[in-house]
Amino acid sequence: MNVKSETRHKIIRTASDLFYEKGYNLIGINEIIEESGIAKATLYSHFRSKEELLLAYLDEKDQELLKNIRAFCSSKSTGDAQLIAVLEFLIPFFEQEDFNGCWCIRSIAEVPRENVKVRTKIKSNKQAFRQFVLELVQSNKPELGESQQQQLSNQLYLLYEGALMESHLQGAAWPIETSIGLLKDKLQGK
Amino acid sequence: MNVKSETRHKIIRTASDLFYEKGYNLIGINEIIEESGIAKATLYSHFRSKEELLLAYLDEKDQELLKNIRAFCSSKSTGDAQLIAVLEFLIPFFEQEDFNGCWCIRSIAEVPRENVKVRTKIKSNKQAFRQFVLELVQSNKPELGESQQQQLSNQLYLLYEGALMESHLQGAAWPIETSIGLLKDKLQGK
Amino acid sequence: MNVKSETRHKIIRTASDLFYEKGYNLIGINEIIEESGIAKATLYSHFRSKEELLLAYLDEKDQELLKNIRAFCSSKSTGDAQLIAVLEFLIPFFEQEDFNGCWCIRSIAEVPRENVKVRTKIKSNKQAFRQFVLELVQSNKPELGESQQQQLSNQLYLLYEGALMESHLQGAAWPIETSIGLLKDKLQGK
Amino acid sequence: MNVKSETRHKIIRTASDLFYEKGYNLIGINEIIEESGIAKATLYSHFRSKEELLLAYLDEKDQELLKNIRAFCSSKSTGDAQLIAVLEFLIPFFEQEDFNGCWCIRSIAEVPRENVKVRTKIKSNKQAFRQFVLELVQSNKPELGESQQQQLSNQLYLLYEGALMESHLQGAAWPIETSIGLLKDKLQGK
DNA sequence: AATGAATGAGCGTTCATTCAT
DNA sequence: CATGAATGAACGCTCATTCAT
Repeated sequence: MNVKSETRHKIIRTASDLFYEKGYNLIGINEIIEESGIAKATLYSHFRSKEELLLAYLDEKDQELLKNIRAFCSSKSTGDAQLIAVLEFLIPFFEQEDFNGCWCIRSIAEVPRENVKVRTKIKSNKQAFRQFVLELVQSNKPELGESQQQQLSNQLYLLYEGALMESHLQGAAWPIETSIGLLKDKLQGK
Repeated sequence: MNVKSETRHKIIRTASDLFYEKGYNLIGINEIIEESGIAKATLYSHFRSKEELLLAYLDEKDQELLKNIRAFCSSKSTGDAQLIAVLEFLIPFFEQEDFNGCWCIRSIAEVPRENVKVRTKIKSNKQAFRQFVLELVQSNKPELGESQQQQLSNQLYLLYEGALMESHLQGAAWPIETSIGLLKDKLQGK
Repeated sequence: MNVKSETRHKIIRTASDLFYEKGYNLIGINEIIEESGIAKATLYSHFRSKEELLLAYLDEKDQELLKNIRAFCSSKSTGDAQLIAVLEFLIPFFEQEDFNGCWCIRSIAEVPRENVKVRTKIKSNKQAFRQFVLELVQSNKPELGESQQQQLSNQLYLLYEGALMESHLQGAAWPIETSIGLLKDKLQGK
Repeated sequence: MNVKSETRHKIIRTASDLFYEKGYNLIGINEIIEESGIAKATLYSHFRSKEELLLAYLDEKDQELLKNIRAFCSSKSTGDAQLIAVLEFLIPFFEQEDFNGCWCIRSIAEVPRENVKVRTKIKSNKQAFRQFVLELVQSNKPELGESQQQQLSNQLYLLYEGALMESHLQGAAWPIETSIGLLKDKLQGK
């Protein structure tokens, strides 16, 4: 990795941590450069604007998440266990010291409606996640019809999102457990 | 209602509309006073700070919501229908022209973690809503034990929150339908 | 004059002096507020942008100029003397300690071509000056036909502008004398 | 021409075009290197500072102008025609697509008074032009005394400068025609 | 009770220039 | 001889809040 990429990535990492911890609008460029130990103009030679940093942050976070949840689910035995794993994944996720909810949900509350770039980015991130869930359903529920797979996938996605958000809001793990309970009922009941 | 209260409420209404539409940090005091047609110092004679306005906005919104959803559920026949109504309520809610998701979720992303006042307010709002759901379950599912009532109530609350957030994020009603589907399965399956 | 207008005018005066002495792009907002002894936000409550200050400066300068040159020419006996006075006016003007050429010419070099507002302002200022010269010619040369008045007016304007600019560029009064000489030849030769 | 000079001249050409079109302060070093296709440090190995580029630009422009106007005037028959040619030269000059007035006048508005180097350069450019005009007068008006030659030369210079500036400011050719008219009157009237 | 002019701290961004390679 | 990543200082501008009236 060359010098430029290293600096660039250091900036993204710093910005990610700060944005995720404090929120996009509450973190100024000055805090980012101070934490990164770089000059302001250096930051702006790597990113055209603060908004571009936000996009990079959303990318970084989502790629890491997808990688981790894929690994987590793969480690479970195939079948219902892999579907339940999607929600179980949230338990260690929630327990991380720096857990602060969903970056997409939090970011979308911080940018104006007109900001198409950011909102498109967030939607495509969520779309990628839904695609992952759908494929997981297809792999583990091959016996279901396409429409039923789609429906189950949507339900699983919804339970994931609700559990993620509420565990953050309540500062407690019970929403994750509740989601898991609902899913298990669903899977066994049919 | 005296003059003071009238002015005060006009400010709250204006601020509520603007905060909900654009977001707390993206609306400045100037926009609020301009829209309200009052002087800056008048605003500060009614509210000590912008934060106090935020608290009033969260209060206003939640009181209205609780009133509406209570009325909506009461209009349904007792039993499962009233529980399902909690989620069905979201359909006209989502279809409102100015629908912009959950004010609590959006606001919590905009204030720093240290802001105890706002975060406490939001939690107590959500707590009140959970209490409403719990009481609705208790009324309509008297045959269940307390623990089962609590559990069902949590599930219903979770489905409500997930559907609300996701219908906003996706800009579509399907998450509401999916939630309703999940609930119906649950109610019938047992 | 109320408080607001006083502050406003103090800002314009300060900005005018600084812009005229150093140039628009070389003077920062910070220098203007420091010299004015006001806060930055105060300036921005009176002027939306630095560009608006530039427009006010161009206005201020031109109004003063027109007032002064009108008074100067009126003080001369009617006839050729009033026309020659247009150029003679430049002598004390040039000798002013803070003389720094034509603010319009200098400003137009400092704003991008796309800046329609400023360029329109400058053109309309110059147009007003040409109108003044034309009316002076009409008053003092009523025997000439309209077309000849127009032509003479253009020539006088051109000599004025050339003398003003070159006396500044050369740092000497000879261009003014040369212009006066040319005009006198012209007036006597016919 | 060796490699170094080639690069150097490419930079000057690019900078000249950009400075003349947009203005010295409105063009950044980055635009120059991007347009030139060279690296930033390469530019700084050829020119100590942006100011040195400005000096080279003023040089380049003036040398080209003197060469062109000399050729233009030489092409006319000797006598008054060559003097009038000085002003007639402005017509095709004005009509050039990239015409943007006098680089000296525009540049002097962009550098601080203290900048002796640039101001000296501009004055010496203008002095060289005045010398050219004087020699043209001496060649074509040998019958005049030295003082009268000097005076006529100054008048011609003034008309040239006024016409150049005003044709730019007004975006019209009439100031050139007016100048020519004044000059012809002058030459014929005596 | 209500005003609106004034504030200080901070914002995101750009600049000409330098230095290690 | 040429590079491009990095810099510190300054830019124009906005914010929530206060104070004299």
